[in-house]
Amino acid sequence: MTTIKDIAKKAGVSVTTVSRALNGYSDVSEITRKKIAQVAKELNYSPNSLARSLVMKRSQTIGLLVSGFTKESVKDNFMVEVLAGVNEYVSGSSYDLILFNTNSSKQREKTYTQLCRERRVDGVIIQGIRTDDPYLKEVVESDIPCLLIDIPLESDHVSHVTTDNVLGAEKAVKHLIHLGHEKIGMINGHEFAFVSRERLQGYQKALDKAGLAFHPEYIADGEFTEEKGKEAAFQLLRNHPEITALFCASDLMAIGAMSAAKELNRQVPVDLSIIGYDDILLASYVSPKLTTIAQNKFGLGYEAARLLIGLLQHETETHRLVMKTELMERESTAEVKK
Amino acid sequence: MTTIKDIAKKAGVSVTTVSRALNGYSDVSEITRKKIAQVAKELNYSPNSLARSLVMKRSQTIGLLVSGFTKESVKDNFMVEVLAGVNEYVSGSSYDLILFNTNSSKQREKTYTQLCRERRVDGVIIQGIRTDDPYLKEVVESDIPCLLIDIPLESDHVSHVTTDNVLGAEKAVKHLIHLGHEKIGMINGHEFAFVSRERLQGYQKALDKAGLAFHPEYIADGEFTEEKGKEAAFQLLRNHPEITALFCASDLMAIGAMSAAKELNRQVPVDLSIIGYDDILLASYVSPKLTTIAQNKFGLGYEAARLLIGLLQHETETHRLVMKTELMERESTAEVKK
DNA sequence: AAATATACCCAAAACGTTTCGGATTTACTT
DNA sequence: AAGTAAATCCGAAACGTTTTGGGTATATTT
Repeated sequence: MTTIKDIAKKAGVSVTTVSRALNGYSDVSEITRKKIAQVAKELNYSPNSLARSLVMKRSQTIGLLVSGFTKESVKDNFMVEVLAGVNEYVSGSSYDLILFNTNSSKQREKTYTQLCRERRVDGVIIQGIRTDDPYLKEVVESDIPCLLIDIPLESDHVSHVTTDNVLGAEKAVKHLIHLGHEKIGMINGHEFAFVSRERLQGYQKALDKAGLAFHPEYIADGEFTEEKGKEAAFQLLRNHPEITALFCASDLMAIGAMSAAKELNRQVPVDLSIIGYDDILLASYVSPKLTTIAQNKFGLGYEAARLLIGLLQHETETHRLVMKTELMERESTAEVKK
Repeated sequence: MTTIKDIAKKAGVSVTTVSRALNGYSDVSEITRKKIAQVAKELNYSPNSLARSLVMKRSQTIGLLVSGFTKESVKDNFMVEVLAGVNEYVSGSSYDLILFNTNSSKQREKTYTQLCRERRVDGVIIQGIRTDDPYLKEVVESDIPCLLIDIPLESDHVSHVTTDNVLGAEKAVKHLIHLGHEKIGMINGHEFAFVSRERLQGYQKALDKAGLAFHPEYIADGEFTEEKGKEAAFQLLRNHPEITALFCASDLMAIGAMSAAKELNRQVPVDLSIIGYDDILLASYVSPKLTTIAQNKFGLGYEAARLLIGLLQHETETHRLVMKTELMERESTAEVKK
């Protein structure tokens, strides 16, 4: 593997000059620059980024921490789309992406900070972390520039991008109310997700504004999974048959709720309206097609990468970005039966 | 950021000893080892992998080259599942994954080998590359250990994992023949995909064995996309209305074909049988549910990582792995109408 | 003609590790 | 008591870059 020294020797100059020539500094004459470039090509040189990073103290890599990127998570393409967005922006930059796998076994033996500091990543993007994850505390305490997706923390070195979950949930519930629904259940994620808290707020807000009573017993947690969402729907619909509409905090849970409804012989949307959240791919393919609150998942990732890299290069100062949501009216919601 | 030197100073030993102590060498006494470990913890030390890699000439990273990981590719979760498999195995190893983005613009300015050599990856996994991609030639010519997914090349430093595409396609077509179909069209990918060539062979083989004539005009390319698959189906069904069944080389194209059929008022499966390939998530969600040849995409990625890492660590010598496929009989195929 | 500016170049230190080839002490053999 | 073995330790070189703080000509100004 050829080095800068080999080039220096063959071109008859010092390594300093080679380095400066290849990096486009001005204090090297045009003819030696040409010469060096030619020799470099002849020897099929490629720089050793490790050596460079070592001395420059910047690795030009950003770490990507996705928790739970497993066989099962493929169904929920939320994470995948975010990843695609991150990838898209990063690929246009001078950075590369390093994927950190934080399966639970590894987590115990290596902390978040260790992971990042060993690899000397310049910054890190974190997605899908729970608020009770030990890593989260570390983030705030460490000094590694960090961008959180869907966790609204902010400090000198931590920023975030998210969507307006309160408003999004409000839109969803408002839609149901417009259709005449008054007994509206909610299937939420879990208490350790910021988005769950916010979507709950939106739900309450919409009820409030419409002058409808808030029934805590109309709410059940579905852990963001299809299975648990189905169970939650079962529970809600059996204990409170008067419910005519369900607002689910994720599409996957909404799809679970749809199967529950089917098994309970409640036809969607005539006997029961269901609205989801996320607008995952499956939402347009299940039958009936799922009405949902769409978030720009790709954009979320894209903007996350953009924000972080902007900060790393001191080109920007923003630490926070909130994106819009959009109601996608499909076939799983309808006017309440009189 | 604390270094090995800081530890040495504080513990009153040489850097050599610190290094050897932390790496578990035997020629350091138990008491100094304890001492060093304690000091390391006090100073919150984490090793600099860049420095280590530089001297050891191994970076403990493997590169992942996925071409076309974009907004659109999310629908086709083939790649995503493979990625999940790779990720799963790698996360259990001591390696980390670095994602190389080869969008076309970057490709021109940086070659495949440069990408890998700059980052000094120990090996690389390549997925979704076309046979006419300039990168592919580079792989063979370079000396970087490389694992190809679905491209059956083999040499000193290149290995591959794939599925038995000939047999898989044969199974699909045989299934159609068993249902009584004789005029069977095929929507293939494109000529620059090994899998397309192999699936075509399987198609011909099945026809041969059944004593059915091979009609080249019953074949059209759909580029592996839903759009082009739909177009190909249109063309085939309009020009050859006698066709009663379609074998598609990917589920996405099969889904495209289903919409074409709908628009042409040919009801699946009674008027037209359609069988896909891959068994992507959507296959079970479209209506009617798609009969298809399932491949273990997650396993493909998992085994790819395993094979490569095994080779890197000289624990294995295998350069080739072929996985099985399975016929998933669903609702898009039926007996031919008499 | 002297002083100054400009253009071009370089030696050496630094980044944080690992490892080679001993060196020193202590314990064990003969 | 001398020699050998084992147990611990260490100095210095190496990995391949970038950068600092100059140096030496040549050209330009005064």
